[in-house]
Amino acid sequence: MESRCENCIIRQFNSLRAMSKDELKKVSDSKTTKTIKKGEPLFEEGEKLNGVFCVRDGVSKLSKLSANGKDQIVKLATKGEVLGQRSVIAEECTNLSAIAVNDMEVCFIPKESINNTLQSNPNFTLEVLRHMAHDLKEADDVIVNMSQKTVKQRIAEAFLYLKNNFGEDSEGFLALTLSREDISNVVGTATESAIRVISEFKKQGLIHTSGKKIGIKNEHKLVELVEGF
Amino acid sequence: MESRCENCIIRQFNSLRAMSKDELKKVSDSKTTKTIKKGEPLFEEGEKLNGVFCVRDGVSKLSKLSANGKDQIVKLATKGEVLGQRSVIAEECTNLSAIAVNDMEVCFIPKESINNTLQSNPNFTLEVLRHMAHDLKEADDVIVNMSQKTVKQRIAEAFLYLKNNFGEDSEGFLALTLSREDISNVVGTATESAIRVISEFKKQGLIHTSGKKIGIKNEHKLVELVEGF
DNA sequence: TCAAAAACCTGATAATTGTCATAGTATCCC
DNA sequence: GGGATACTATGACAATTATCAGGTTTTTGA
Repeated sequence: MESRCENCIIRQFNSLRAMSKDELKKVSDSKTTKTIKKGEPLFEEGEKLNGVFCVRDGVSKLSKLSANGKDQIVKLATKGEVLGQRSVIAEECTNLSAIAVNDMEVCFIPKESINNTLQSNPNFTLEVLRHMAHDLKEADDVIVNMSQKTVKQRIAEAFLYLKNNFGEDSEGFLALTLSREDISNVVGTATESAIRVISEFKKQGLIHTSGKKIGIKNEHKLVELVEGF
Repeated sequence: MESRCENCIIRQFNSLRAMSKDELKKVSDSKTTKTIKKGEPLFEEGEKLNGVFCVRDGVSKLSKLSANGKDQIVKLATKGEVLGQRSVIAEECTNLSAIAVNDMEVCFIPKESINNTLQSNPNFTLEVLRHMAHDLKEADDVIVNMSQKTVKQRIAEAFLYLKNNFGEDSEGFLALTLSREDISNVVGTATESAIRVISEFKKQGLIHTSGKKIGIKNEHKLVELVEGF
């Protein structure tokens, strides 16, 4: 599974594409590939990172523990995304934990390679900056959703998000299967509340389920619900 | 009130400090100074910005209109902060409106000066990146607070935030006075709910008020409340 | 200055959401 | 295979928060 960054297709999706050949070579020489099993952490809140993780396969949830003991999932990161950039750039401990939602394959890139390139290649820095600008915009949207939408609306939105970003399997179920608890941690509600809403959606024919798998049956109605009828 | 960026102290607080003298000269030549009255917008959601705003005096609320017709205030920007960076960098329309909370004085810097420097001065780009990394971290914290804390906790936190970031006046009131509606838009709740909580805090001796002015009486208790006792 | 408008406040009530308890179901691991 | 463990599900109830309706006070502007 080991391979060279220069040839890695994943790179197309993230800021690393702005690196020069020489820079990529250095990154490739210093990187290590890791396999993370479902449920295991890439890193945990408060840790000091000495590099970033480039996701080659699988999905990671980025979450933060709140005072009441519940995790809030802030983002789901998939193939092509780079994790830990923020702490490396700001030279701070991470404010988030990254835990594998399913089995993952990631490349660990030591911060030195990143920092050197940040200081010497303005194109790369600008590319990272653009990505972060995008993330910040998304974060703002999440803030608004969290505070202004009902649990029902947030769950409906979460399902649409999962469909748009991770797609569906051959049987029409959402390709990324989250536990009910993870779903409740994404939308910021009690697990029981999330389960209740899911049951209700099922009764209303908006979704269908099979075990923990969830399939969208009436996307239009879900969209309407999110918009507020 | 017109002055040269090279001599502007405000600059010390934002990314502009990473600019070279030549770059600053160009910025200074192209900038215009504007006065914005309380309640007037610097820019509105969906607008295309052709520059950024450097706040010299006053405070602006950055907000987003949600589907239910209520504004959510995402951030309060004060002296030294640069607004509109994100849209200029990502070359997108703004996702937020910026409205003056009190009378403001701002410098408008056309995007060309910014973009040129971004492409040629890695130090500047890196500085902007660091700022944005910081903003993103704060946004994550807000997400967690919004979804996991009660209205009481969020209001208590808002008061502490106002004290720490804007200070108090000579009589012990918070220096930045927000309307009850603005407070409710910061914490994401109904105005009546916010008012009720404020009345309760007053009864409990946590704060005192005079008109719309609010003063913190028992900071310790407020902190405890935020932490969850 | 005075009337209109806006902002503030409170009560009553309804809707939403959380908590606790309990039971069924799936999953894991030896 | 079977028992322990985790996850899903639902009911009953309590707490939180929103909404509506009405007042009062403050601010604004002609």
